Amino acid sequence: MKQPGSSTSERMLETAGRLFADRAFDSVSTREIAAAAEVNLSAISYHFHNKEGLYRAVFEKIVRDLKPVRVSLALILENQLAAASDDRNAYAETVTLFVSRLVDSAISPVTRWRMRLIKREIEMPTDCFQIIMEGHINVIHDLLGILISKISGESPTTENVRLEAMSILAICLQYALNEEMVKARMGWSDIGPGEIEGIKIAMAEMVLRSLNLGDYIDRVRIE
Amino acid sequence: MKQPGSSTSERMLETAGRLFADRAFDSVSTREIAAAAEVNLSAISYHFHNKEGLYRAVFEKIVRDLKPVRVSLALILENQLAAASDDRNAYAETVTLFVSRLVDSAISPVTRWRMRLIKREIEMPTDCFQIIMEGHINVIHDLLGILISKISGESPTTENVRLEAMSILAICLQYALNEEMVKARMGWSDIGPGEIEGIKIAMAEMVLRSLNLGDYIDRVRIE
DNA sequence: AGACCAAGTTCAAACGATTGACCCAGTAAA
DNA sequence: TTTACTGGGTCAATCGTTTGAACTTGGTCT
Repeated sequence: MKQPGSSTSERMLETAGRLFADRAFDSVSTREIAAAAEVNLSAISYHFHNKEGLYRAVFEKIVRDLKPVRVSLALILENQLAAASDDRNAYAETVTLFVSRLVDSAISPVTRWRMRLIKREIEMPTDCFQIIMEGHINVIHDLLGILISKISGESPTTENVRLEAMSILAICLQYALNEEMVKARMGWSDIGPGEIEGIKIAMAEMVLRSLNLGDYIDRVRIE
Repeated sequence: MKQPGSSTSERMLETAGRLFADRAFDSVSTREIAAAAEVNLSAISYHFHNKEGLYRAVFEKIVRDLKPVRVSLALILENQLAAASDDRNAYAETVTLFVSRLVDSAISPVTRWRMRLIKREIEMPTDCFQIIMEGHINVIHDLLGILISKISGESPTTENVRLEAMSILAICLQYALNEEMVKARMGWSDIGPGEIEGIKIAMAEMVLRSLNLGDYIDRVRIE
């Protein structure tokens, strides 16, 4: 049934996004999108010119939708920089919070299909790769790079810092993106709130140790 | 031109595998596969019954092809267990070797397209998910779990050990699987031998620190 | 040795179904 | 009148699969 508050194009973007997240571009037909969005087939060419145009519009909307995630992560850093400047215990808290927020942002039901779509674009890039890279990924990577450079003392442009940032992101986001494998390996039937809590703690500890902040693990709580 | 030594079905499996690794199942047409493998279109239904049958056969072959990887990683562990049993310096060496071999196994030109195909099946599972899970992934995850449990003292069946094993694999394999993003973030035009060397060192150090073996980093060389 | 045959394999051609795109007349609200 | 659609239809292109004939091969019979 149609969502009453949403316009036709918004409904199309949402529905098409979910379908594209589940299956590949070519596997989703325009007729299926139109039917699922309860929209006429012609609406695609009317609003987005093309199937490709619709696909691109989905990504542009994703970048807009994920702005709260970018802002939220930026604020964590900002607060840290404003507070105790070189306290390693404070760094540990910042890292813990950052990791917790990252896991949440990937695994939350609101953002999950968007993250899967982004992941697909990273693995099999199309024209939309640049959109998502410039609009979202670079921002988050840079933020994490700044945090790491503060802790390690290296410049954020260092090759090492960039590699570590990518690695931390990889382990924080893997649970949302490799859902079926995680469930198979962990023997979980679903990744619910309880499992997410466990993931957060394990990841925060692992990241802290990898940043030489392992001594501060017990002093930090995940709220 | 046709490879002289390879049979029709072997050529089809190799060619189809590469095509499926590049693009989604539905995006690769049977005609394209046949043309690329220099094989008649009907050869697909003759040898594999179906397009799906060909896809499945590709995965069964991948599991067979990757046996050397599994054996190689198992040998590293076996040698460790045979040698000094509780020497943390030896553990650090084992971990370093294990990580180095993991990175190699993912990024080597021989295995790269196979890894990408596996990754796709993990993200968007089909009937072949089980094949690759039981035939390859479970083996490697279990091996890494054993190594971690030796080092940490926890049981290999612990939730924590399994989560750490998944994370270590995620960061070791990300470079091969997110090639375009890595190049974009690192400013590399290609991931060559020099870059791989840097990745190996950074990853080994990171994994060592995350396993509380950070003190042994400088004593370990990557050969 | 030469004729023969059946199984295994490859071939060109065609099948029905589905695809994305396009078109245009009609409608309802602003 | 303009904007935002709906509904129905057509189009060429491409899809996975099937068909039946042709070719290749190895063994058997005369």
